[in-house]
Amino acid sequence: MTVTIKDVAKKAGVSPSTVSRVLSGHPRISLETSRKVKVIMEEMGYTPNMMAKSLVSKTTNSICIILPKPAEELFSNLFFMELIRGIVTQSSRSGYDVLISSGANEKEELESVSRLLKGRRVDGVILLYSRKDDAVIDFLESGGYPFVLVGRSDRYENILSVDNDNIMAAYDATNHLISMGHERIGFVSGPPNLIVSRDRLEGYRKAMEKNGLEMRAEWIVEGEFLQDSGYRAMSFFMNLPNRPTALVAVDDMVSFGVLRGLNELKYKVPEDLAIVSFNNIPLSELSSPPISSIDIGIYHLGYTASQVLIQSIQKPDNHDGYTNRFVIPHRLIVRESSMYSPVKK
Amino acid sequence: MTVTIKDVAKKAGVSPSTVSRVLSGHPRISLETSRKVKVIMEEMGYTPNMMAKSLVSKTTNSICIILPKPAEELFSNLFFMELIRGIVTQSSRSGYDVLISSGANEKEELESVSRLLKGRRVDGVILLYSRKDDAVIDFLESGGYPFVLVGRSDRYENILSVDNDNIMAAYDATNHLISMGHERIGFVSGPPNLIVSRDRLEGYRKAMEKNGLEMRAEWIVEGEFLQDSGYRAMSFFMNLPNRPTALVAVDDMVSFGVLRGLNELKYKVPEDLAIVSFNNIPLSELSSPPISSIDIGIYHLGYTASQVLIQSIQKPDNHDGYTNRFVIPHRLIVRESSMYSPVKK
DNA sequence: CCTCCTTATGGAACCGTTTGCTTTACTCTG
DNA sequence: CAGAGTAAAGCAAACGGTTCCATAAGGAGG
Repeated sequence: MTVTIKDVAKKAGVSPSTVSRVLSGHPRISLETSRKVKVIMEEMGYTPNMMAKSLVSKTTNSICIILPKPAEELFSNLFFMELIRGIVTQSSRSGYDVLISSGANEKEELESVSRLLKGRRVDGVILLYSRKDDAVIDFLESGGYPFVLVGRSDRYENILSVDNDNIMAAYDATNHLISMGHERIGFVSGPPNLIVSRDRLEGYRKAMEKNGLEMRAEWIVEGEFLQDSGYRAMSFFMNLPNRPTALVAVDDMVSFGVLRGLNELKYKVPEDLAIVSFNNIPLSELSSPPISSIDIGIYHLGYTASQVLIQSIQKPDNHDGYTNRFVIPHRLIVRESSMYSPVKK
Repeated sequence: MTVTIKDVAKKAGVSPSTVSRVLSGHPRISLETSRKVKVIMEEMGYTPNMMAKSLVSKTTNSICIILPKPAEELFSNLFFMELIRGIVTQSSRSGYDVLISSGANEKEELESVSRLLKGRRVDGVILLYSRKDDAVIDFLESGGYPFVLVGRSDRYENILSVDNDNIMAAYDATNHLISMGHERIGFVSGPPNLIVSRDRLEGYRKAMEKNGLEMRAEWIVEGEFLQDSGYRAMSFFMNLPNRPTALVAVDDMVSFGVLRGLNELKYKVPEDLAIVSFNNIPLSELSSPPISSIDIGIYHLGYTASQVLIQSIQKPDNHDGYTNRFVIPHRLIVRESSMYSPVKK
């Protein structure tokens, strides 16, 4: 049988309350008793029952990650795994356990979250996406449950969120190309309904504008976060009369598509087309040539999300109402794909 | 305040026990009462408190995944994420929640597992690795806790595990090359202390032997599950006087390295060297040329692990002592990298 | 020397469920 | 019509902790 607090108490010749107090470091316990009890706990191999603890304390010391449903793609998987690592590491340091949940659809997701939170199985939630409207967010907000969003939502202004400054990141990426001497720079964007696509596009625009460079509509192509989009964008760009000498792609996968296409057509990177993209997945440095990429600090994103959430769980009142958006720094990793200055005409 | 079973009972004019029985579908509750109570539960937005439930039932309806510590590599991340998806999906179908845990080192891992299991926070554990000796496994076994291993351990014969038949998989891969007409086939192995490396090597051996093909020691190279190993193996093979016309690589990443090397030296795949590898990561079909690979059904591996574990939790006695190793089928995905029959001399 | 604190501990209620044992009120049977 | 049998629901004791309140012992102050 499992050894309980009562067993320890009996053996130590004290009351259960005393044992409990020893456990929680209560000030009014004599050193002598404390030592004695601790020895006996060790001897008997006592481990506190978390359920009983949770029942009375109304706190579980665990949080929950909501995993989006489909996310079959390569990057999503890498992204989520890295994020999870960050979350789990930090949570574990703060003494929290992490639960993973996902549902086949939004309704299931909502049910699951509701069950976990109302059923007092977790203390808070990390949401790993930024959909535009969201029943789950509504539920969390109206229920007053602690949660943080990884990503950004423009509909909900004052909720806790952890994100990159994608506008700035794209600005930096574009600027890097400009500083290498490029003037005709293309942009391969992602789905326009994603905030990240829009932000990165805006950053590109800003950089071009700031530097007084021409911006042609035909230099901006919309796509997915997939190789194919890159492949298609590439062939479109390369057939343009006055084609770009460089491009910024919203995602490394897109770059791979571009690379593959250019390779087939015997173009050279970065001489014929310089490339910078985002996310810096492990493969970026392994392709030929290695791709310059903006590292968005995924692990750090997760780590911070956990920190923010747990903080908000422990002192819900501490929220100042201002700093609810946490920005994780990005950094540009320059590799071969952009190490070339075009010859000026 | 949260609404409890007592609140519902009071409002419905019945006793808490009756409400509880309605909840669990007890046979001796009249239809009338049952309906009435259900309506009131709905009205009041009642959600059972899992902690209280767990406390009395001594069961948590949740399992825990132990994530290995470093696993910085690309494949590991893809592998784990896919596995987690499988586990989470199946667990959720069985009404179980999934906890993720990891520790910085084996000691921390053990502490964590011990706390979770002895503290009654989870009912069972899925181990995602197959180290040779393992304090965690020892703890789980001696404590009689339900757990399953993803992977194979040869030291522990009678524990539940879910795995591929890597010997057969390698046999199939090799056989495929043989049936295409190859006779000189190389093998790039992984670290020799990993069971998966040894199994795959053995499968290769078996296939060669069975077909009466010559096996030269120089055709077998040891490496890591990394591009670099492939790159090095490639240059070694290609410099051999009577070089292989095909090779089997333990991992797709290795193939990528081989591919990169061959590309640099202007060799053609599959004409100069045909390639088959393992794991069928999403990138395999995107490289040029796409790589033939053995799909090991990672998602399925996770799905089954969860199934087996939950089964073992629910009826621990049902274990027949024979079928404790569950084998997930693999399948060969033939792509361009092996679609070529060498010209016989 | 008695009262009043202070300090260390014990007692008991409670957290929200489940469940074995009763109790109650019928219905059936001989 | 009495006794047995049965269906439906209630009572109360757990489950393993925490914590408020009470208590006992010892020391200080008057």
